[in-house]
Amino acid sequence: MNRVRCLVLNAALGPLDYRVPEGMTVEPGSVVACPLGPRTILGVVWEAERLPGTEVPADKLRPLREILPVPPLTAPLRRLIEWTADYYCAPLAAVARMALSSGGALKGPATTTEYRLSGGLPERLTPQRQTAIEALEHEQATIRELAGIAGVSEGVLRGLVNQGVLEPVEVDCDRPYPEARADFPAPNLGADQQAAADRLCEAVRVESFAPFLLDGVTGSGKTETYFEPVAEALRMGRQVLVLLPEIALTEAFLKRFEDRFGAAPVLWHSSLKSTERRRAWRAVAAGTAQVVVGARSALFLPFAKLGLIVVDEAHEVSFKQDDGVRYNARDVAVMRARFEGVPAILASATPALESLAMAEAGTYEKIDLPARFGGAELPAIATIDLTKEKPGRGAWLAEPLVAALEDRLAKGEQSLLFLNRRGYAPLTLCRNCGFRFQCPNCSAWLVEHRFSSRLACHHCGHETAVPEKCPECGEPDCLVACGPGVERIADEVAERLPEARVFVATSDTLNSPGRAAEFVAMVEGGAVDVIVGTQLVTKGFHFPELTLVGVVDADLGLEGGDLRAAERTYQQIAQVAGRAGRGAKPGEVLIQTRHPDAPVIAALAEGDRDAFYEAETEARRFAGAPPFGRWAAIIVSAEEDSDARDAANRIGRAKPDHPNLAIYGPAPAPLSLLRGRYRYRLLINAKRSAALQDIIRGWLGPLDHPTGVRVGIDIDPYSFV
DNA sequence: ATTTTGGGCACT
DNA sequence: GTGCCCAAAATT
Repeated sequence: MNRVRCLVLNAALGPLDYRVPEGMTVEPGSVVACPLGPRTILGVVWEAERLPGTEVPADKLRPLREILPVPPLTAPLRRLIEWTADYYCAPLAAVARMALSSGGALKGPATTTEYRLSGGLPERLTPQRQTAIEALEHEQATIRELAGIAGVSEGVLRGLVNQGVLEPVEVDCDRPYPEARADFPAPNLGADQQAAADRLCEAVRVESFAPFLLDGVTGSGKTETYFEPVAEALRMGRQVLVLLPEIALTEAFLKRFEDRFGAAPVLWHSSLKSTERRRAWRAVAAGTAQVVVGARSALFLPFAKLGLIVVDEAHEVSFKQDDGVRYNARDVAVMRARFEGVPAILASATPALESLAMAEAGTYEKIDLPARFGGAELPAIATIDLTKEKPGRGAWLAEPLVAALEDRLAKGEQSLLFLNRRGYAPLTLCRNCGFRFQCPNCSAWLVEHRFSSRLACHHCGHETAVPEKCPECGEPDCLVACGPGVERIADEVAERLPEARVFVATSDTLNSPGRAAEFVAMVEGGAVDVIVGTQLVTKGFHFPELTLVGVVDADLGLEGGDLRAAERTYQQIAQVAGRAGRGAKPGEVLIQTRHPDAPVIAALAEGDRDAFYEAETEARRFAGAPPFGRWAAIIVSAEEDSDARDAANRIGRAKPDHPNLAIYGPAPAPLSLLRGRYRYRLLINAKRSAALQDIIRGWLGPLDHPTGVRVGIDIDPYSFV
C-alpha cells in the first residue's frame, strides 16, 4: 500500500494520510491536490515521522488527485517551515501557505500562442500579404505584435494563419529575467570595504552556514560591500536573497544594484500583480532568478540553489510581521541560512541589541566599517532644549533650527526635517464642546490630512471628510487641530521661509516606485530646499547637497511604555542623522527635545554609540528583557468586548505557575479596540532557560474558546499596541 | 475551515 | 412524520 502523509493547507486540520494512485510518484516536498470531503485542498507531501498523527485504516484512504507542476519544496525549506511554526507557535499550515503564496505559479507555466512563418505560400498573394511575409522573416511574436512589426492589420495575419503560412508556437508567457553580471564594472571599494568584502566572499565560497553582522556607520558603503559576496555567489551559479525593510521605496537601492550588476534584480513584495508573482516564483523555483530583492515574505520562496542571504537594515522593526504568523524575518533569515548551509549577512548602522549580543558571544562574526566612504565626515550633532527655546503657539520649530534652515537656504544647500507623524494634526477637537474625532473601529484619534482634506485612522484605514460643523454641538468653524504632523511642519516652514521649496515625503506622497523616483530626481536636481519626512526618509537616500537634518520631536518615540522605545528612538535618529553631510560638505544635525539629558539623547548628541548600547544593555538586564530574558504576548480579541474579556480571564485563570516565568495580565491591550475588535493582552517575561513555547502550548492548547474569539501568540514581540 | 450529521423541538 | 435550527462531528 502506497500511503503518504500530507501537510494540508488548512490551519484547523492536522496531517492527513492519502493513497498514491497507480502511476503517480511523489516524494517529500511534492505539492499535491488532496481530496477533502467534497472539496480539493492543497497539500505538501511530508516525512511521516516528522508529522505525528494517528494511523488511519488503509480502506479510509482516498487517492491523491494530482501532483502540481512545480518542483517539490526542498528539505531545507521544509525544515524552515517546521522551525518557524514551532518557534512562533503558529500552525504548520499557516507557515506552509507562505511558501506556496503564488497560487498562479502552482498551476504551471502560463502559455501564450505566438506565430512564425512556416515557409509555405498563400493561395492568393495580395500586396498586404506580400508585405507581411517579407517583414516577418525570422520574427516570432503574438499576432498583435507581428501586425505592428509588419505594418499590416491583424486581419491580414489571421488570414495567413488560416492558410498555414503562419504557424502557431506555444510559448511560456513568463520571460526569463535579464542576467545579473557578477563582473559588470570593476567595483571601487575603500580599504575597509575591500577587507570586509574579501572575508564575506570567502565565506560564500565555503558553502556552509556562517552568520555575519556587518556593522558600518551610515554612509560607510555597506551596500557596495555586500554586493561583492553577492557577486561571488553569482560566479558560483548560486542564487541570492536580499531582504529589504521597505520594498516600496527601493528606487535608490535598485539604481545601485543595476550600476553594479548591469540588470535589475527579481523583486518580491506583497503588491506584485499575480502575473509578476507567478513569473518570479517560478523563476526562483527553477533557479533562474539569480538575485531576489524582497520584503520579509521572500524568505519562504522555494529557492533551488541558494548561496547567500543578506538582510539589509537588519535592525528595522518592519522585519517583524505583526499579523498572521508573527515572525521576525531577521531571525528566520538566519535560520534559513542555517538549514540551507549558506552564509547570512545582517547589515546595519544601528544593530539591534540582540544582534550585537550574538556577535559578542561569538555566535555571529562581526565585521566593522568604521569610516564613511570617500572620507566624508559624520555630521556634528547638537540638541535644542525645547524647555528653553520655546517655539511660539501653534509652532514647533525653535529659533535655532529656523536660523539653520535659513542659513542652508541662503547657501543653496538642502535640509531635512524629520517627524514620525503623517498628516497635518494627530487630533482634531471642537473648541465649543470639546468633542474629539475618534475612529469608530479603533481606540485612536482620527488624523487630519489637509492635502486630501480628510480625517483618517492610521490603524484601520477608516476615512471621512472633514465636516463643516461639529458633529456633536453643530457649531460651525469650531474645529481646531492639535499637535503637529509633517504637513503642518511643512506649512510652518513655508510661513517662516517663504522662498523655500518644501516637499512632504511620507507614505502618502511616495506611494509608488514612480513617485519615489520622481522625488529622488527632484532632490538630486536641486528642485527641493526642505524635505519634511517621516520614517520613510530615514534610510537609503544619498543626497550629497543635504547638509542639515532637524529632528522635530525626539521625545515622540519615548512615550507610551514600549519596551524597545529607547532603542528605536536611537536607531531612528541615528539613521536620519546619517542622511546629513554624505557628500563633500559637512553635515549638521539639530535634535529638538524636552529631555536633553535622557541617556538616548545625550548619547546621540555626543556621537557615543557605545555609551547608548551600554546603558540600554544594563536597562535590559535589569528588566529581564532581550537578550537577557524573553518576552511573549498573548492577544485575545473578539468583536464583543465581553467575549474577549471573558476569554482572556479564562486564560489568565489557567496560567501556569512556573519559577522561570512572570505572567502579567490580562489587561486591555494599549489599542483596546483595533479594526472593530476588542483586545486584551497577557505579557509573559521568561528567563532564557525557560522552554517558553512549550509552556505556552501546554497552557493554551487544552483551552477552548467560543467562535469569534481569536487568541494570538506573539513570541519576541516588537509592537506593544 | 467547511460540510455533514443528528438531536431537539414545533408543527401538522 | 416533516421541516427547521443549531451544535457536534468528521474531513485521511
